[in-house]
Amino acid sequence: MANRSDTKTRILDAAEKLFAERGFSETSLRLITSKAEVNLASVNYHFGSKKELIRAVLARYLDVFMPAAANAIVAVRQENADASLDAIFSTLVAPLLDLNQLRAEGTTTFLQLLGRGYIESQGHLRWFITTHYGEYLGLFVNAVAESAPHIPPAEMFWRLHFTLGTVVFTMASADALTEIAEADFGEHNDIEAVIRKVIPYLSAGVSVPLTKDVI
Amino acid sequence: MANRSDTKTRILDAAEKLFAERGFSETSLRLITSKAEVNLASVNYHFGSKKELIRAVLARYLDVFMPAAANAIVAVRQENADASLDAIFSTLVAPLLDLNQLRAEGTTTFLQLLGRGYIESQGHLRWFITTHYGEYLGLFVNAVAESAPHIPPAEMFWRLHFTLGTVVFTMASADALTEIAEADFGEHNDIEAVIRKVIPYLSAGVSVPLTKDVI
DNA sequence: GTCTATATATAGATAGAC
DNA sequence: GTCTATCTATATATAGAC
Repeated sequence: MANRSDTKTRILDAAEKLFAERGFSETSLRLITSKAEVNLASVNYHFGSKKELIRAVLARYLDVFMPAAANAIVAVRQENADASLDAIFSTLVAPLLDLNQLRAEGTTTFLQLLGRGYIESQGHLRWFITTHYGEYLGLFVNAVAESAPHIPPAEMFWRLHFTLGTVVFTMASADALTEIAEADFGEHNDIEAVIRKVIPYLSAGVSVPLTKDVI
Repeated sequence: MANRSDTKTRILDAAEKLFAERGFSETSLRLITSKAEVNLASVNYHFGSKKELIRAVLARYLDVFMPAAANAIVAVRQENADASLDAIFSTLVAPLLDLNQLRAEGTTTFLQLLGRGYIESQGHLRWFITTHYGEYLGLFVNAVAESAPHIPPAEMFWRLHFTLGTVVFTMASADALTEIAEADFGEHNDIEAVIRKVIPYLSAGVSVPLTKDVI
């Protein structure tokens, strides 16, 4: 079978596409295996359960993205110890776009999966991400915190979650939003354009002075 | 049956609580009817289907909130034609908190439902909201646009959706986030505190100058 | 309007032959 | 490793007695 990848990969490829488009709980194993043209029982043979398939799909991206993002952040801060918030966020653009070389539509798929993962799961994906990739997340949080030293930690906690929400929701709805923008404003946006639009929004929100500081 | 509201209301009350906590597709009619202590078949008798029950739950809040929010915005703009973005967003706080008088935990429940509605549904709730409450939404969009006249319409479209994402995600996760903030920072936040934290973040993001305008 | 009983569909998971 | 067949659970929805 020359032109046919192995069953495990076929399942992962079909699953990630469907999960990104429709969400996890709206995607049945039957739908995945029929798109992948493999037998239904092979999912449980290769992955054990649907939950573990979901984690495997996410891990395939996170294992590539997280180290790349961490390296990029370390590099930019070595060059410039006072890198701006905008610079920190912008550092993530290249690692994100590199995912397109991993797989077609890799960037969009990854961000949508991440969005779905944080929104949908009743905790098991949040837990999976924070325990398996916690050091990378910590590195990122530190970089942001030090770029906005006037924001106290508790406030920063909230603002980073606001940021997570913005990104996650935008990416989960990215397809719909680009379609509307095209229809209503004649704008043509790919995923990079959307990412570049959201960065100034995020930086401004994260670094805005506390209300009580404003006179 | 003195101390027992009618079946329809009992279903709505149980459903809104469960939908807000767990999401729509993770909440079965069986769970709703058992919490409401009514018969399973009564849902279909009173509402026809689960989809229509979901819409009824949302409508009960939107019919109260939307006119109140619209009035508040009209009022603040009559007082001050150049109301700031922060003032526009802050105008919504009172109508939101008034929902607590409608029902216990009304504000939280409403915002979480709204979040779930935009995130989960494959379009039917977005459609329901925009067609039934479109004029109110338009009024709000206009008020924001005129408070940030330096932002062109296409960009404003994106930023308002970023804002929607921030709010919706934050509110859907509000319970988890307040718990973490309590454990990690000893902070005690009710829903009003969270709303007041998010407003400066949103205003800053929506009104930040376009990158190309910055020299 | 409310109930029991059930129709119907679809899900995840597994046993056992090949 | 891959298949067919099936188990088991759970879902929405409805028919029909009361």
